[in-house]
Amino acid sequence: MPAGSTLSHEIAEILRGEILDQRYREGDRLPSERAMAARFNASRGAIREAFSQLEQLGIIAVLPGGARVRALNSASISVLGPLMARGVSPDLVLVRQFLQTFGSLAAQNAREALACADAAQMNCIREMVVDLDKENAGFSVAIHRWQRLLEFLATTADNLVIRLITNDLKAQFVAQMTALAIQPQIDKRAVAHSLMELRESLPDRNGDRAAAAITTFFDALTESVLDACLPRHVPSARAG
Amino acid sequence: MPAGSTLSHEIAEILRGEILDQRYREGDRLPSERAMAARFNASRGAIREAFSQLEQLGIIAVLPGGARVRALNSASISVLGPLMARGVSPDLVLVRQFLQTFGSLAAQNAREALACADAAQMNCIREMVVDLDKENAGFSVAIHRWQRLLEFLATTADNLVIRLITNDLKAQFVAQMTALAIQPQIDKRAVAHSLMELRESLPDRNGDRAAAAITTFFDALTESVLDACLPRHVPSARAG
DNA sequence: TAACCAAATTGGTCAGACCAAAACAAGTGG
DNA sequence: CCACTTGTTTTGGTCTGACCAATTTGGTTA
Repeated sequence: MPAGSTLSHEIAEILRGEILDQRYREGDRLPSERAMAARFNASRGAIREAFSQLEQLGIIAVLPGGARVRALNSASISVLGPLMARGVSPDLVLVRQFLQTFGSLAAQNAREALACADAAQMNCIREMVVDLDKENAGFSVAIHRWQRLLEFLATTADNLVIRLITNDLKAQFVAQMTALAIQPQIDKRAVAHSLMELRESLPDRNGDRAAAAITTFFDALTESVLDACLPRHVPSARAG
Repeated sequence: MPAGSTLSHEIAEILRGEILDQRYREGDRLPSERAMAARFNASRGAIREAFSQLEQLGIIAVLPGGARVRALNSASISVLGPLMARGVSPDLVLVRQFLQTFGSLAAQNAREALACADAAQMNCIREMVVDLDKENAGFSVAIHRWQRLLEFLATTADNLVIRLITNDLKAQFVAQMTALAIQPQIDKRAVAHSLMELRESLPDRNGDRAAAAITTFFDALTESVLDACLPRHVPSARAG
């Protein structure tokens, strides 16, 4: 990942933040490249590279006459991470939307996986589901196994479109979540139920049922993550 | 949209095509910026801007020592359009994945829309569904009304994550589809059925049922589009 | 063979310059 | 007073040539 290592990346990062913070409103023309070069004490080339990145992000349109701020709705997915991290705590609405969307795509993966898996892959899926159902370890262990299952379903479904989308989503989301070191208390009853649904969907390859199970799981996950994101009255660490 | 208007965009477009065509394999180092400048008879600055675009596309990683080709799996959604348009006819597998993914997201929109719509919005949805059910016009008219309904559901759900994803998807997909002037013959029975499901999901705001209806519609749409993409009068595997 | 070091290469940045197109301001005609 | 045209300024797009730091590379040494 290109971190803020180079000057142009740093400048792009700063400008991106200012734009997402509405310091420039939609349709506004932002200062010229030369003015920016003066402001950041950089060369115009560096500014142009930064602008190019922002243009690829879809938050500005640079055209002869000046660079203009575009509507947030027309941006690329990659703004979601920065957008979520704008404030002190992540935007809960966005977190919810994130998880729900991710869940939908995972469900679609499950549907397609069950439709096209060969015998060996079906066996793998069965094993992983059973494995998930067996022990009920802590959140981090459980979520890791879920990730493995979802990853396997994605590999089996082999849907490039979903793959690319979830790449972007993950890149935006997990960075924020890991930065917060969230430890959600997930509803074990709900998870157990979706696991059962999932397991029962396997024998007759009921893709819709598997998808529903995944959706249920993500609903529970969403609630628990949102709950964990809520500000505690306890200042330091959460109890439990 | 930044067309291939500027030199750096044109160069980026050419290189993008070559990379997607596997002219450089994953992990390979591309020719240096200076070599590229010589090849395209352009300045290094123009090449750098082109490289920057490809880097944002996620298909190359440019770092000191050289620019390297990244795995397709780690690319951004925006490669899908070019990827789909590589050959003479669009990659049917990709088209299918595209529509199925789009359908999943639309279904999620429907689920959320029914969960959070106010009375006026529910009325609008009801009207649009009834409207869709009434006359059975040609494909282009029908698809236009569906688009309006889906757009309204998206607006009602107000899920920014899905919005941004579908922005990208649409930008990649419709460009290809309109270029082909496809006129699918959609299965009217299936559509009517999903419309009925959709209508019946409204009174008790059954989001899951509405989502299933949307999924059904997209399944039918997918089949018809794929059928329309197939070379004519070739009695291949699929009949009907 | 393995570790090591120096030269060539590469990306990152800077400076100054030119061009065409767009934006702007001023003047003109209705 | 408004609409239109004109000329100046600004802006982005590109070029040239240069320097630095880091990597790569290839030859040398232990």
